[in-house]
Amino acid sequence: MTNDYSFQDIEEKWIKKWQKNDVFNVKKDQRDSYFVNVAYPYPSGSMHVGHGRTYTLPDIVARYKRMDGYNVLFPMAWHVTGTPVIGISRRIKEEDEDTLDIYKNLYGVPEEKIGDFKDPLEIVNYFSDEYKKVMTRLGYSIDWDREFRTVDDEYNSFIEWQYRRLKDKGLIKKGTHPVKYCPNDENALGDHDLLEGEEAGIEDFFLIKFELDNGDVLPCATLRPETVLGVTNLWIKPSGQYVKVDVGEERWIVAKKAIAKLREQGWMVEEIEEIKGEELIGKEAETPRSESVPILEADFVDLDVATGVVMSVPAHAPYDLIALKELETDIFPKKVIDLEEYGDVPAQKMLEKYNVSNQIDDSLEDATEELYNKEFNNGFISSGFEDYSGLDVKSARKQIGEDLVSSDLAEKMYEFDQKPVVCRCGEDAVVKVLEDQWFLDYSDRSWKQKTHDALRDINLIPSDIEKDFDHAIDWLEEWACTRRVGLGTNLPWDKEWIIEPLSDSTIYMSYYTISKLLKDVDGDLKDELFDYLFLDKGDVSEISEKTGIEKTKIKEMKEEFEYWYPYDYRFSAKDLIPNHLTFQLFHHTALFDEEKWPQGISVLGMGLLEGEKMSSSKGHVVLLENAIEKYGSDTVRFFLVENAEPWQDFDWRENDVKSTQNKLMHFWDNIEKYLSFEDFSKNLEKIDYWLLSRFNERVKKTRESLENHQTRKALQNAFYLFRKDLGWYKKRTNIDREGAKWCLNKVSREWIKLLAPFIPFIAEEVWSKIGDSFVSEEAFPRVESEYINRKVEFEENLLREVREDVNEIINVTDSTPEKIYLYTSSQWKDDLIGLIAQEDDFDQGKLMGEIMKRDEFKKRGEEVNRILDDLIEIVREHNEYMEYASSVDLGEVLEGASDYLEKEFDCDIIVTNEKNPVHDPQNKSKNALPLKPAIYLE
RNA sequence: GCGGGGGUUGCCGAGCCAGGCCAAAGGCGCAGGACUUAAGAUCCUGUCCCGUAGGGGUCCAGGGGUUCGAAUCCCCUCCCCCGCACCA
Repeated sequence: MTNDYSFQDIEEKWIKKWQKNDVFNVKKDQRDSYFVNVAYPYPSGSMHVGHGRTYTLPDIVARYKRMDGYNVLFPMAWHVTGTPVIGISRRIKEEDEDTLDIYKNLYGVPEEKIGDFKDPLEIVNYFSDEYKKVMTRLGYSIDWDREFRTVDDEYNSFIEWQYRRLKDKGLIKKGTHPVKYCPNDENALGDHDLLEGEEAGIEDFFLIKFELDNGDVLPCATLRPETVLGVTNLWIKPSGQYVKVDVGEERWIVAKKAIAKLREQGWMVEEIEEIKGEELIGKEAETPRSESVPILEADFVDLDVATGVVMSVPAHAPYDLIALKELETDIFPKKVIDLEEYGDVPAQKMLEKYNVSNQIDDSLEDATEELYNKEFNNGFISSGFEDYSGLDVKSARKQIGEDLVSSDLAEKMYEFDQKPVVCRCGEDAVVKVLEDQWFLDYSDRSWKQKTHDALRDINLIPSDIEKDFDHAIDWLEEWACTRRVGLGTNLPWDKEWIIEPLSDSTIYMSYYTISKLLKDVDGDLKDELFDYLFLDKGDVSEISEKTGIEKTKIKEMKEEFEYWYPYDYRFSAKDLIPNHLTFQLFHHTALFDEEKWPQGISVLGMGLLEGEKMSSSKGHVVLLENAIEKYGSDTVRFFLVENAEPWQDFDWRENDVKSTQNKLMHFWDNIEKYLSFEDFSKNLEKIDYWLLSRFNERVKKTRESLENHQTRKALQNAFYLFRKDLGWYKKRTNIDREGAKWCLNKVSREWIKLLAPFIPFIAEEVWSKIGDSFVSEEAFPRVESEYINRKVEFEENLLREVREDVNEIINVTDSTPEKIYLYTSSQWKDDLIGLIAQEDDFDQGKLMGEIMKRDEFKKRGEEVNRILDDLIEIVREHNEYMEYASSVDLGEVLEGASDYLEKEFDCDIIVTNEKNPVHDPQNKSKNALPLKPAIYLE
């Protein structure tokens, strides 16, 4: 029994055998190639069950395709590029408690090893080893000979080549770019470097210049430049520390705190003198439209946001309106945006709606947000504003902003969209504008078009995501592709910069085709080599000369690339559609010929744990290693892919996993038993043909599902539904028969292969009892159409219905029958249903007319009328089988199953025809219908 | 606001594109039974409501429509999730 088996033992055993026989290490041969790949992991922590699913799905597809005759490549590598691991390493150095807790307690890193993590590469080494161990343990059919890391020299050469070629094509350009920055560390900050404000974004403020009569400039910060049309006054915090500064030719007045920000963003700022906010109150300032407005006091002004100088637009800003009211001025709001049903002072409407009566009311925030959104999306500029009147707010904002900037009446400044943003060192972060930032120019029109074109020919799973891709392609603009810090490849022509992670992971799938051969190459990986391999340019001899690599080696690499590429399917998480998955499309279209563009993309959903989102930082995860330890690899694999379709979110429920394990163990027992039924004669009965037919239907559905990566549906058919079929079969017949044993043996041989991609260890173990080969290399079951027998299936369905009917009667009457009489229908009724079955229109009147043309029915007119409804119902119910209706002899079917029925109901079964029933005290026999016998119990 | 995906029987989730075979697969949970010294596991039966004869009723977010017939097609409304934008 099950207890004799240990899944750990068979896992180790088969992993060794596969390795020894190089089952998954592949190279070009005569077979068709099939290249499956998945986003390479960033190994900075332990794998949880969610990761397990990401790699199990491609493995199942790889295993299926391998068994189906393809030469399948499934490679793996390590994405080490970027900053996360550097941050982790620093935090460990600083003995950050949370970090140490996760690494020691959750991930179980040994105490003595933790010290090594002060070197970021050590973290990567440690966890990539662990990943590899777990992946191997799960039976992934990976070709490990092709493994690499993105910090390897060869890979760096490959990335350098890629970037030089992109630059040649004019797809990389230079510009400025705002980043989070720590003035103390003098470093750009990634999310992992922040104590607070990881989620903070950066937004574009306009600094609109208002002039005092002495020529000093008050740069008012606003996100809504269009509202400058409705300014009634300025706000200054009276207690605030302001400062006069020289900025180029101009003298500005800004919050003291703004000086550092302005400097980081490229302004030359020279401090002249400090002033208090109250000194400015009461003065007049001139708007860019040469109107004069007063400077008033307001405590809500935040000196920490941009310049700390604010303009007031009371008609459209609830804050401004309420502040003016509290000051009891006679300033009247000036409307600039028309918004339906909001009247002359939309802000007033919002104050009323939210019932706001003072400046410190919390709902002011909501009122502001609602009004801003409404105006932005539905508002139009009011009349009386020259060129701008009638514009929708979206366009007006853009237009007015540009106009102000181009006439030097405003400048642009960046600021965080939330505060605080704090560096791990404790210093407040600021926005720094990086000069000389390099961008991938995804806004390039023809590049976008080409990428859209590529998308048209890609198999997308699920197909709905095509729209998301189109959207992403259109939406992407310039992408800042380099960073100052982190691991990775330096930008070849500007070594100060490092190519960031999303930008160095775009065409590496092609690199897998040569990575193994490259390892034995000792030579200079010049661009010409990659040009030749990937772009088919240049001459082998010359390249061999130049690089010092043997010609045969180069040719071999070229052949491998041509053989495997393009890839057939790439798997990746759904949330990477807007960036990585779209980027890799862009880069393929930019660099490769059309015939090398991606063939398929399959996206994966997220993982839940007992219905809740998983989270490593909260400890709400199940580590993959622990799950394997507890349930075994087969169970984990099986559960991960049967729980939901790949693109849907799956839910790891301990209870269900347990139940899955039990089912598999039971399956294991049974199938070994069936496989031991060798050498029995093929002496088959009807029910055996039924089982063979069902099995082949299940094979058909399984194949179809797997082609579409519907692993859940595949397993429903390959496992759960066929199990049900077997259950019926075992109840229906005596399986100690010769024929039954032959049949079970025959089906089991195929069944184990059908499940081999999902549960490779059990499959190999069981298979080894009957064959010398690896089941992983056996042929995946094909549909044997000679065994598909619709008529037998139909007859079996009819029998089930009879059983259900009898059961229902027993339940309703609460009786225990000693005899069950089944009356089949008279010949004329059978003829009648045959006639009805030929019609495709079930209109009663028309049918009746048709029927009454025949004398045999006409003479029974009344009876025909009585049962016509039921007959139509029967025809409808069995629609897909009606072609067999006339050839089925229900009496024979029931007689043939009487052993079963007698056993099932523990009583005698008597089958007769309604024409001369043996015993019919209640005159039930007249209810007999074709395909549905009348029943009498006593 | 834009784009995408959804709301199904206690729960998870099929079905919907190609309307009738749908009271609606499968799993989980629950109930009863078999096995067992017992527990677990396994197996069987049941699991919307009514019903002492295989029947009837109600149902697939809500409302309306098309059709002989709608969970499935069309229109409207409400709600949820994801991405993005916008905004504070």
